[in-house]
Amino acid sequence: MAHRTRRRIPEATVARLPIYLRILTEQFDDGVTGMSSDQLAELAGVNAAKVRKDLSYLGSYGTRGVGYEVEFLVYQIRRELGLTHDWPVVIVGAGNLGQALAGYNGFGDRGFPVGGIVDVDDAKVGSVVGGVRVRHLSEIGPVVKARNISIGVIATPGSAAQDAADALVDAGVTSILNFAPTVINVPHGISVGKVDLAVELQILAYHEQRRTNAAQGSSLVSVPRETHRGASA
Amino acid sequence: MAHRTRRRIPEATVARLPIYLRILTEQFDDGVTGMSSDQLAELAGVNAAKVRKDLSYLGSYGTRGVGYEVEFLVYQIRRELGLTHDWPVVIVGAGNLGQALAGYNGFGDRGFPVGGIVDVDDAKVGSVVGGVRVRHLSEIGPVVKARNISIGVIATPGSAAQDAADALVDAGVTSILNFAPTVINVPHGISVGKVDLAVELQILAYHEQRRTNAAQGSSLVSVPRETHRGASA
DNA sequence: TCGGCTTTGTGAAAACGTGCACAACCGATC
DNA sequence: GATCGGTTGTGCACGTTTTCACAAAGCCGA
Repeated sequence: MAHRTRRRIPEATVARLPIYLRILTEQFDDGVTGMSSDQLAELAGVNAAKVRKDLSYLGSYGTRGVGYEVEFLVYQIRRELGLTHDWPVVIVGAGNLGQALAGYNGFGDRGFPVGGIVDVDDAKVGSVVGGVRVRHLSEIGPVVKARNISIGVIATPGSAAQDAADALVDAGVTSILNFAPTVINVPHGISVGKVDLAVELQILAYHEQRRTNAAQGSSLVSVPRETHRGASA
Repeated sequence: MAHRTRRRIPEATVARLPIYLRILTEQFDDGVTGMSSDQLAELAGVNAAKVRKDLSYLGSYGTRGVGYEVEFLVYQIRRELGLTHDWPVVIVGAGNLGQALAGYNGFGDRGFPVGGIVDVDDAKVGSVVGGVRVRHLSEIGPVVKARNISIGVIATPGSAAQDAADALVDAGVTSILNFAPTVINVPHGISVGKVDLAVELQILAYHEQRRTNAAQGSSLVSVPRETHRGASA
Protein backbone atom coordinates (compact mmCIF):
# COMPACT_ATOMS: atom_id res chain seq x y z
CA MET A 1 0.00 0.00 0.00
CA ALA A 2 3.05 2.17 -0.01
CA HIS A 3 3.95 4.23 -3.08
CA ARG A 4 1.56 3.84 -5.92
CA THR A 5 2.27 6.55 -8.45
CA ARG A 6 6.05 6.38 -8.90
CA ARG A 7 6.93 9.59 -7.17
CA ARG A 8 8.70 12.16 -9.30
CA ILE A 9 11.56 13.54 -7.22
CA PRO A 10 12.72 17.08 -8.05
CA GLU A 11 16.16 17.22 -9.61
CA ALA A 12 17.42 19.50 -6.85
CA THR A 13 16.48 16.88 -4.31
CA VAL A 14 18.08 14.07 -6.29
CA ALA A 15 21.33 16.03 -6.24
CA ARG A 16 21.24 16.22 -2.44
CA LEU A 17 20.22 12.67 -1.61
CA PRO A 18 23.73 11.31 -2.27
CA ILE A 19 25.09 13.78 0.26
CA TYR A 20 22.59 12.77 2.90
CA LEU A 21 23.37 9.16 2.08
CA ARG A 22 27.07 9.64 2.64
CA ILE A 23 26.56 11.45 5.92
CA LEU A 24 24.05 8.91 7.20
CA THR A 25 26.33 6.04 6.24
CA GLU A 26 29.26 7.61 8.06
CA GLN A 27 27.16 8.29 11.10
CA PHE A 28 25.82 4.77 11.13
CA ASP A 29 29.36 3.42 10.98
CA ASP A 30 30.12 5.60 13.98
CA GLY A 31 27.32 3.94 15.89
CA VAL A 32 24.69 6.63 15.49
CA THR A 33 21.28 5.03 15.14
CA GLY A 34 18.93 8.00 15.09
CA MET A 35 19.09 11.54 13.76
CA SER A 36 16.82 14.54 13.54
CA SER A 37 16.44 16.68 10.44
CA ASP A 38 18.25 19.40 12.34
CA GLN A 39 21.31 17.28 12.92
CA LEU A 40 21.41 16.02 9.37
CA ALA A 41 20.93 19.54 8.04
CA GLU A 42 23.82 20.76 10.14
CA LEU A 43 26.14 18.08 8.78
CA ALA A 44 24.99 18.58 5.21
CA GLY A 45 25.24 22.33 5.45
CA VAL A 46 21.64 22.96 4.44
CA ASN A 47 18.36 24.14 5.92
CA ALA A 48 16.47 21.67 8.13
CA ALA A 49 13.17 22.26 6.35
CA LYS A 50 14.87 21.36 3.10
CA VAL A 51 16.08 18.10 4.57
CA ARG A 52 12.59 17.21 5.71
CA LYS A 53 11.03 18.08 2.40
CA ASP A 54 13.69 16.16 0.51
CA LEU A 55 13.19 13.09 2.68
CA SER A 56 9.43 13.38 2.43
CA TYR A 57 9.67 12.55 -1.27
CA LEU A 58 10.90 9.11 -0.26
CA GLY A 59 7.90 8.55 1.94
CA SER A 60 6.98 9.32 5.51
CA TYR A 61 9.87 7.61 7.20
CA GLY A 62 10.46 9.83 10.22
CA THR A 63 8.94 9.68 13.66
CA ARG A 64 7.57 12.92 15.05
CA GLY A 65 9.18 13.97 18.25
CA VAL A 66 12.05 11.56 17.61
CA GLY A 67 13.63 11.88 14.19
CA TYR A 68 14.77 9.35 11.60
CA GLU A 69 16.21 5.91 12.06
CA VAL A 70 19.58 6.11 10.32
CA GLU A 71 19.85 2.55 9.06
CA PHE A 72 16.37 2.56 7.62
CA LEU A 73 16.90 5.90 5.93
CA VAL A 74 20.14 4.69 4.39
CA TYR A 75 18.27 1.75 2.95
CA GLN A 76 15.48 3.92 1.57
CA ILE A 77 17.80 6.42 -0.06
CA ARG A 78 19.88 3.68 -1.60
CA ARG A 79 16.76 2.05 -2.94
CA GLU A 80 15.42 5.28 -4.39
CA LEU A 81 18.73 6.15 -6.04
CA GLY A 82 18.99 2.67 -7.50
CA LEU A 83 22.07 1.80 -5.49
CA THR A 84 20.90 -1.64 -4.45
CA HIS A 85 23.10 -3.14 -7.12
CA ASP A 86 26.35 -2.20 -8.87
CA TRP A 87 26.44 -0.04 -11.97
CA PRO A 88 29.52 -0.94 -13.97
CA VAL A 89 30.84 1.95 -16.06
CA VAL A 90 32.87 2.10 -19.24
CA ILE A 91 35.56 4.76 -19.50
CA VAL A 92 36.35 6.28 -22.89
CA GLY A 93 39.89 7.62 -22.95
CA ALA A 94 42.89 6.00 -21.32
CA GLY A 95 44.99 9.14 -20.99
CA ASN A 96 45.98 10.79 -17.74
CA LEU A 97 42.45 11.35 -16.59
CA GLY A 98 41.13 7.97 -17.72
CA GLN A 99 43.94 6.21 -15.91
CA ALA A 100 43.42 8.28 -12.78
CA LEU A 101 39.72 7.48 -12.78
CA ALA A 102 40.29 3.79 -13.43
CA GLY A 103 42.83 3.62 -10.64
CA TYR A 104 40.68 5.51 -8.21
CA ASN A 105 39.18 3.05 -5.78
CA GLY A 106 36.35 5.26 -4.56
CA PHE A 107 34.87 4.42 -7.92
CA GLY A 108 34.32 0.72 -7.46
CA ASP A 109 33.96 1.08 -3.72
CA ARG A 110 30.83 3.10 -4.20
CA GLY A 111 29.11 0.69 -6.52
CA PHE A 112 30.48 1.83 -9.86
CA PRO A 113 33.16 -0.71 -10.86
CA VAL A 114 35.11 -0.03 -14.02
CA GLY A 115 33.69 -2.54 -16.48
CA GLY A 116 35.82 -1.47 -19.39
CA ILE A 117 38.21 1.13 -20.77
CA VAL A 118 38.56 2.01 -24.42
CA ASP A 119 40.80 4.36 -26.38
CA VAL A 120 41.48 5.13 -30.02
CA ASP A 121 45.24 5.05 -29.55
CA ASP A 122 46.65 1.66 -30.55
CA ALA A 123 49.66 2.32 -28.36
CA LYS A 124 47.40 2.28 -25.32
CA VAL A 125 45.22 -0.65 -26.37
CA GLY A 126 46.26 -3.82 -24.61
CA SER A 127 47.81 -2.15 -21.58
CA VAL A 128 46.18 -2.74 -18.24
CA VAL A 129 44.89 0.18 -16.20
CA GLY A 130 43.32 -0.23 -12.80
CA GLY A 131 43.08 -3.96 -13.39
CA VAL A 132 41.21 -3.61 -16.65
CA ARG A 133 42.66 -4.16 -20.11
CA VAL A 134 42.28 -1.25 -22.50
CA ARG A 135 40.34 -2.15 -25.65
CA HIS A 136 39.98 -0.22 -28.86
CA LEU A 137 37.13 2.25 -29.15
CA SER A 138 35.71 0.23 -32.02
CA GLU A 139 35.10 -2.65 -29.62
CA ILE A 140 33.01 -0.60 -27.26
CA GLY A 141 29.80 -2.29 -28.39
CA PRO A 142 30.78 -5.79 -27.22
CA VAL A 143 32.36 -4.38 -24.06
CA VAL A 144 29.13 -2.64 -23.11
CA LYS A 145 26.95 -5.59 -23.97
CA ALA A 146 29.14 -8.15 -22.26
CA ARG A 147 28.74 -6.48 -18.91
CA ASN A 148 25.38 -4.87 -19.55
CA ILE A 149 26.81 -1.41 -18.96
CA SER A 150 24.52 1.59 -19.05
CA ILE A 151 26.80 4.36 -17.76
CA GLY A 152 29.71 5.78 -19.73
CA VAL A 153 32.43 8.21 -18.66
CA ILE A 154 34.10 10.49 -21.18
CA ALA A 155 37.73 11.15 -20.26
CA THR A 156 39.01 12.24 -23.65
CA PRO A 157 40.35 15.59 -24.82
CA GLY A 158 37.59 18.02 -25.72
CA SER A 159 38.11 17.47 -29.42
CA ALA A 160 37.23 13.79 -29.13
CA ALA A 161 34.33 14.14 -26.72
CA GLN A 162 31.53 14.22 -29.27
CA ASP A 163 32.88 11.13 -31.02
CA ALA A 164 33.10 9.42 -27.67
CA ALA A 165 29.54 10.38 -26.87
CA ASP A 166 28.31 9.10 -30.23
CA ALA A 167 30.15 5.83 -29.72
CA LEU A 168 28.71 5.43 -26.24
CA VAL A 169 25.19 6.05 -27.43
CA ASP A 170 25.63 3.67 -30.35
CA ALA A 171 26.86 1.04 -27.96
CA GLY A 172 23.68 1.38 -25.93
CA VAL A 173 24.81 3.47 -23.01
CA THR A 174 22.01 5.68 -21.67
CA SER A 175 23.83 7.84 -19.10
CA ILE A 176 27.04 9.75 -19.65
CA LEU A 177 29.35 11.58 -17.28
CA ASN A 178 31.41 14.03 -19.31
CA PHE A 179 34.79 15.21 -18.03
CA ALA A 180 35.80 16.81 -21.32
CA PRO A 181 35.57 20.58 -21.59
CA THR A 182 33.02 20.43 -24.37
CA VAL A 183 29.27 20.49 -24.67
CA ILE A 184 28.15 17.17 -26.11
CA ASN A 185 24.98 16.54 -28.07
CA VAL A 186 23.05 13.38 -27.34
CA PRO A 187 19.65 12.07 -28.39
CA HIS A 188 16.67 12.83 -26.25
CA GLY A 189 16.34 10.38 -23.39
CA ILE A 190 20.05 10.11 -22.63
CA SER A 191 21.11 11.59 -19.28
CA VAL A 192 24.27 13.67 -19.20
CA GLY A 193 26.27 14.83 -16.23
CA LYS A 194 29.20 17.19 -16.56
CA VAL A 195 32.34 17.84 -14.54
CA ASP A 196 34.38 20.75 -15.81
CA LEU A 197 37.33 21.88 -13.75
CA ALA A 198 37.91 25.09 -15.70
CA VAL A 199 34.31 26.15 -15.26
CA GLU A 200 34.47 25.58 -11.51
CA LEU A 201 37.66 27.59 -11.20
CA GLN A 202 36.30 30.41 -13.32
CA ILE A 203 33.23 30.63 -11.13
CA LEU A 204 35.52 30.99 -8.13
CA ALA A 205 37.56 33.60 -9.98
CA TYR A 206 34.40 35.60 -10.52
CA HIS A 207 33.69 35.65 -6.81
CA GLU A 208 37.29 36.56 -6.05
CA GLN A 209 37.19 39.38 -8.51
CA ARG A 210 33.93 40.60 -7.09
CA ARG A 211 35.35 40.57 -3.59
CA THR A 212 38.34 42.59 -4.72
CA ASN A 213 36.27 45.15 -6.57
CA ALA A 214 33.85 45.54 -3.70
CA ALA A 215 36.70 45.99 -1.26
CA GLN A 216 38.39 48.75 -3.17
CA GLY A 217 35.07 50.15 -4.32
CA SER A 218 32.80 50.92 -1.41
CA SER A 219 30.50 49.00 0.95
CA LEU A 220 31.05 45.63 2.57
CA VAL A 221 32.22 42.38 1.15
CA SER A 222 30.51 39.08 1.97
CA VAL A 223 29.72 36.42 -0.58
CA PRO A 224 27.06 34.05 0.76
CA ARG A 225 27.54 31.37 -1.91
CA GLU A 226 26.98 27.87 -0.68
CA THR A 227 28.38 24.60 -1.86
CA HIS A 228 28.08 24.02 -5.51
CA ARG A 229 27.90 20.48 -6.59
CA GLY A 230 28.89 17.25 -5.04
CA ALA A 231 31.65 14.93 -6.11
CA SER A 232 34.12 12.52 -4.69
CA ALA A 233 37.81 12.46 -5.19
CA MET B 1 29.27 56.29 -18.13
CA ALA B 2 29.01 52.55 -18.44
CA HIS B 3 28.12 50.42 -15.43
CA ARG B 4 27.54 52.37 -12.29
CA THR B 5 25.99 50.04 -9.76
CA ARG B 6 28.18 46.94 -9.88
CA ARG B 7 25.70 44.58 -11.50
CA ARG B 8 24.87 41.52 -9.51
CA ILE B 9 24.95 38.59 -11.89
CA PRO B 10 22.73 35.60 -11.00
CA GLU B 11 24.67 32.51 -9.98
CA ALA B 12 23.05 30.48 -12.75
CA THR B 13 24.36 32.93 -15.29
CA VAL B 14 27.84 32.97 -13.78
CA ALA B 15 27.91 29.20 -14.18
CA ARG B 16 27.15 29.51 -17.90
CA LEU B 17 29.47 32.36 -18.79
CA PRO B 18 32.57 30.13 -18.77
CA ILE B 19 30.86 27.88 -21.30
CA TYR B 20 30.03 30.76 -23.59
CA LEU B 21 33.56 31.98 -23.15
CA ARG B 22 35.06 28.69 -24.23
CA ILE B 23 32.82 28.43 -27.27
CA LEU B 24 33.44 32.02 -28.31
CA THR B 25 37.18 31.60 -27.91
CA GLU B 26 37.17 28.48 -30.04
CA GLN B 27 35.06 30.15 -32.69
CA PHE B 28 37.31 33.17 -32.72
CA ASP B 29 40.34 30.94 -33.20
CA ASP B 30 38.49 29.41 -36.13
CA GLY B 31 38.14 32.81 -37.70
CA VAL B 32 34.55 33.51 -36.74
CA THR B 33 34.13 37.21 -35.97
CA GLY B 34 30.42 37.55 -35.37
CA MET B 35 27.71 35.39 -33.84
CA SER B 36 24.02 35.60 -33.08
CA SER B 37 22.47 34.46 -29.84
CA ASP B 38 20.90 31.64 -31.83
CA GLN B 39 24.22 30.29 -33.00
CA LEU B 40 25.79 30.57 -29.59
CA ALA B 41 22.77 28.94 -27.99
CA GLU B 42 23.01 26.05 -30.42
CA LEU B 43 26.66 25.44 -29.58
CA ALA B 44 26.10 25.81 -25.86
CA GLY B 45 23.06 23.58 -25.89
CA VAL B 46 20.77 26.15 -24.32
CA ASN B 47 17.85 28.39 -25.21
CA ALA B 48 18.63 31.52 -27.26
CA ALA B 49 16.63 33.77 -24.97
CA LYS B 50 18.71 32.52 -22.08
CA VAL B 51 21.88 33.43 -23.90
CA ARG B 52 20.63 36.93 -24.57
CA LYS B 53 19.51 37.42 -21.01
CA ASP B 54 22.80 36.10 -19.68
CA LEU B 55 24.80 38.39 -21.92
CA SER B 56 22.60 41.34 -21.09
CA TYR B 57 23.94 41.25 -17.54
CA LEU B 58 27.33 42.20 -18.93
CA GLY B 59 25.89 45.21 -20.68
CA SER B 60 24.26 45.89 -23.98
CA TYR B 61 26.99 44.55 -26.21
CA GLY B 62 25.02 43.15 -29.13
CA THR B 63 23.86 44.85 -32.29
CA ARG B 64 20.25 44.34 -33.25
CA GLY B 65 19.82 42.78 -36.61
CA VAL B 66 23.45 41.66 -36.56
CA GLY B 67 24.47 39.79 -33.43
CA TYR B 68 27.54 39.94 -31.21
CA GLU B 69 31.13 40.65 -32.11
CA VAL B 70 32.99 37.58 -30.90
CA GLU B 71 36.28 39.17 -29.92
CA PHE B 72 34.62 41.94 -27.98
CA LEU B 73 32.34 39.51 -26.18
CA VAL B 74 35.29 37.33 -25.23
CA TYR B 75 36.95 40.35 -23.72
CA GLN B 76 33.86 41.37 -21.82
CA ILE B 77 33.21 37.93 -20.38
CA ARG B 78 36.83 37.56 -19.36
CA ARG B 79 36.72 40.93 -17.69
CA GLU B 80 33.52 40.15 -15.85
CA LEU B 81 34.78 36.77 -14.66
CA GLY B 82 38.04 38.32 -13.52
CA LEU B 83 40.12 36.39 -16.02
CA THR B 84 42.23 39.32 -17.13
CA HIS B 85 45.03 38.06 -14.96
CA ASP B 86 46.21 34.69 -13.67
CA TRP B 87 44.91 33.20 -10.46
CA PRO B 88 47.57 30.92 -9.00
CA VAL B 89 46.14 28.10 -6.91
CA VAL B 90 47.52 26.05 -4.06
CA ILE B 91 46.74 22.35 -3.98
CA VAL B 92 46.37 20.58 -0.65
CA GLY B 93 47.10 16.88 -0.99
CA ALA B 94 49.81 15.37 -3.17
CA GLY B 95 48.24 11.95 -3.56
CA ASN B 96 46.89 10.50 -6.78
CA LEU B 97 44.41 13.25 -7.36
CA GLY B 98 46.69 16.08 -6.31
CA GLN B 99 49.39 14.82 -8.64
CA ALA B 100 46.96 14.40 -11.49
CA LEU B 101 45.68 17.93 -11.01
CA ALA B 102 49.16 19.39 -10.74
CA GLY B 103 50.24 17.60 -13.86
CA TYR B 104 47.19 18.58 -15.81
CA ASN B 105 48.13 21.38 -18.17
CA GLY B 106 44.63 22.65 -18.81
CA PHE B 107 45.03 24.07 -15.34
CA GLY B 108 47.77 26.57 -16.00
CA ASP B 109 46.73 26.99 -19.61
CA ARG B 110 43.46 28.50 -18.53
CA GLY B 111 44.91 31.02 -16.17
CA PHE B 112 45.16 28.97 -12.99
CA PRO B 113 48.83 28.01 -12.59
CA VAL B 114 49.74 25.75 -9.70
CA GLY B 115 51.45 28.09 -7.27
CA GLY B 116 52.09 25.49 -4.63
CA ILE B 117 51.36 21.98 -3.40
CA VAL B 118 51.32 20.91 0.21
CA ASP B 119 50.80 17.62 2.01
CA VAL B 120 51.05 16.32 5.55
CA ASP B 121 53.04 13.26 4.55
CA ASP B 122 56.78 13.84 5.06
CA ALA B 123 57.47 11.13 2.50
CA LYS B 124 55.89 13.30 -0.17
CA VAL B 125 57.36 16.61 0.95
CA GLY B 126 60.31 17.57 -1.19
CA SER B 127 59.28 15.64 -4.27
CA VAL B 128 58.43 17.59 -7.38
CA VAL B 129 55.01 17.26 -8.97
CA GLY B 130 54.04 19.09 -12.12
CA GLY B 131 57.13 21.26 -11.80
CA VAL B 132 56.32 22.36 -8.27
CA ARG B 133 58.03 21.17 -5.11
CA VAL B 134 55.74 19.71 -2.49
CA ARG B 135 55.94 21.57 0.82
CA HIS B 136 54.60 20.56 4.20
CA LEU B 137 51.04 21.61 5.07
CA SER B 138 52.42 23.63 7.97
CA GLU B 139 54.17 25.90 5.48
CA ILE B 140 51.01 26.74 3.61
CA GLY B 141 50.92 30.24 5.06
CA PRO B 142 54.20 31.40 3.51
CA VAL B 143 53.38 29.58 0.26
CA VAL B 144 50.08 31.42 -0.06
CA LYS B 145 51.54 34.77 0.87
CA ALA B 146 54.61 34.45 -1.34
CA ARG B 147 52.53 34.17 -4.47
CA ASN B 148 49.50 36.06 -3.22
CA ILE B 149 47.26 33.05 -3.74
CA SER B 150 43.55 33.34 -3.09
CA ILE B 151 42.24 30.04 -4.47
CA GLY B 152 42.85 26.66 -2.85
CA VAL B 153 42.09 23.17 -4.09
CA ILE B 154 41.41 20.34 -1.68
CA ALA B 155 42.62 17.01 -3.05
CA THR B 156 42.86 15.08 0.18
CA PRO B 157 40.91 12.07 1.40
CA GLY B 158 37.56 13.01 2.86
CA SER B 159 38.82 12.57 6.41
CA ALA B 160 41.41 15.31 5.97
CA ALA B 161 39.25 17.74 4.01
CA GLN B 162 38.07 19.83 6.95
CA ASP B 163 41.62 20.23 8.25
CA ALA B 164 42.70 21.24 4.77
CA ALA B 165 39.91 23.79 4.57
CA ASP B 166 40.82 25.22 7.96
CA ALA B 167 44.47 25.48 6.96
CA LEU B 168 43.56 27.18 3.69
CA VAL B 169 41.35 29.72 5.42
CA ASP B 170 44.00 30.38 8.06
CA ALA B 171 46.52 30.97 5.33
CA GLY B 172 44.27 33.61 3.81
CA VAL B 173 42.69 31.76 0.93
CA THR B 174 39.18 33.03 0.18
CA SER B 175 37.94 30.54 -2.45
CA ILE B 176 38.10 26.77 -2.23
CA LEU B 177 37.43 24.04 -4.74
CA ASN B 178 36.76 20.84 -2.86
CA PHE B 179 37.34 17.47 -4.52
CA ALA B 180 37.01 15.51 -1.30
CA PRO B 181 33.75 13.66 -0.70
CA THR B 182 32.93 15.68 2.39
CA VAL B 183 30.96 18.77 3.22
CA ILE B 184 33.38 21.36 4.56
CA ASN B 185 32.53 24.19 6.91
CA VAL B 186 34.06 27.57 6.22
CA PRO B 187 33.54 31.04 7.67
CA HIS B 188 31.03 33.32 6.04
CA GLY B 189 32.48 35.11 3.07
CA ILE B 190 34.56 32.21 1.76
CA SER B 191 33.40 30.79 -1.58
CA VAL B 192 33.30 27.04 -1.96
CA GLY B 193 32.95 24.98 -5.13
CA LYS B 194 32.55 21.24 -5.02
CA VAL B 195 33.35 18.41 -7.40
CA ASP B 196 32.12 15.07 -6.21
CA LEU B 197 32.43 12.12 -8.55
CA ALA B 198 30.30 9.78 -6.47
CA VAL B 199 27.46 12.26 -6.31
CA GLU B 200 27.45 12.73 -10.06
CA LEU B 201 27.41 8.99 -10.66
CA GLN B 202 24.66 8.45 -8.14
CA ILE B 203 22.52 11.05 -9.86
CA LEU B 204 22.99 9.17 -13.11
CA ALA B 205 22.17 5.92 -11.36
CA TYR B 206 18.90 7.41 -10.20
CA HIS B 207 17.94 8.25 -13.76
CA GLU B 208 18.97 4.82 -14.96
CA GLN B 209 16.94 3.19 -12.28
CA ARG B 210 13.98 5.34 -13.11
CA ARG B 211 14.26 4.46 -16.76
CA THR B 212 14.30 0.77 -15.92
CA ASN B 213 11.33 0.98 -13.60
CA ALA B 214 9.31 3.02 -16.06
CA ALA B 215 10.09 0.57 -18.83
CA GLN B 216 8.92 -2.48 -16.96
CA GLY B 217 6.17 -0.50 -15.29
CA SER B 218 3.97 1.21 -17.82
CA SER B 219 4.08 4.32 -20.03
CA LEU B 220 7.00 5.80 -21.92
CA VAL B 221 10.51 6.53 -20.88
CA SER B 222 12.23 9.83 -21.66
CA VAL B 223 14.39 11.75 -19.26
CA PRO B 224 14.81 15.37 -20.34
CA ARG B 225 17.67 16.17 -17.96
CA GLU B 226 20.16 18.62 -19.38
CA THR B 227 23.81 19.12 -18.67
CA HIS B 228 24.65 19.41 -15.07
CA ARG B 229 27.64 21.41 -14.22
CA GLY B 230 30.69 22.41 -16.15
CA ALA B 231 34.23 21.23 -15.69
CA SER B 232 37.29 20.50 -17.68
CA ALA B 233 39.28 17.35 -17.74
C1' DT C 1 -4.75 9.17 30.89
C1' DC C 2 -3.16 13.58 30.46
C1' DG C 3 0.04 17.37 29.50
C1' DG C 4 4.31 19.04 28.01
C1' DC C 5 8.15 18.70 25.03
C1' DT C 6 9.94 17.59 20.73
C1' DT C 7 10.14 16.87 15.85
C1' DT C 8 7.97 15.63 11.56
C1' DG C 9 5.35 16.59 7.32
C1' DT C 10 3.41 20.03 4.52
C1' DG C 11 0.58 24.19 2.94
C1' DA C 12 1.58 28.58 1.45
C1' DA C 13 4.57 32.43 0.42
C1' DA C 14 8.71 34.09 -1.39
C1' DA C 15 12.67 33.82 -4.29
C1' DC C 16 14.74 32.29 -8.24
C1' DG C 17 15.28 30.66 -12.95
C1' DT C 18 13.42 29.83 -17.62
C1' DG C 19 11.20 30.68 -21.95
C1' DC C 20 7.90 33.16 -24.82
C1' DA C 21 6.83 36.89 -27.42
C1' DC C 22 7.38 41.27 -29.09
C1' DA C 23 8.78 46.14 -29.37
C1' DA C 24 12.91 48.52 -30.34
C1' DC C 25 16.48 48.89 -33.20
C1' DC C 26 20.22 48.12 -36.86
C1' DG C 27 21.96 47.67 -41.44
C1' DA C 28 21.10 47.19 -46.09
C1' DT C 29 18.80 48.09 -50.24
C1' DC C 30 16.30 50.86 -53.20
C1' DG D 1 14.96 58.68 -46.45
C1' DA D 2 11.72 55.01 -46.27
C1' DT D 3 11.01 50.14 -46.17
C1' DC D 4 12.28 45.50 -44.90
C1' DG D 5 14.44 41.47 -42.94
C1' DG D 6 16.86 40.16 -39.00
C1' DT D 7 18.37 40.19 -34.13
C1' DT D 8 18.70 42.13 -29.64
C1' DG D 9 16.97 43.33 -25.07
C1' DT D 10 13.34 42.63 -21.86
C1' DG D 11 8.45 42.47 -19.72
C1' DC D 12 5.73 38.91 -18.33
C1' DA D 13 4.03 34.44 -17.19
C1' DC D 14 5.23 30.10 -15.77
C1' DG D 15 7.59 26.42 -13.38
C1' DT D 16 10.86 25.09 -9.87
C1' DT D 17 13.18 25.57 -5.51
C1' DT D 18 13.63 27.44 -1.04
C1' DT D 19 11.98 28.95 3.26
C1' DC D 20 8.66 29.84 6.79
C1' DA D 21 5.50 28.55 10.05
C1' DC D 22 2.45 25.54 12.19
C1' DA D 23 -0.77 21.67 12.89
C1' DA D 24 -0.32 16.81 13.59
C1' DA D 25 1.76 13.34 15.99
C1' DG D 26 4.93 10.53 18.99
C1' DC D 27 7.20 9.92 23.50
C1' DC D 28 7.68 10.30 28.37
C1' DG D 29 6.78 11.21 33.00
C1' DA D 30 3.36 12.19 36.45
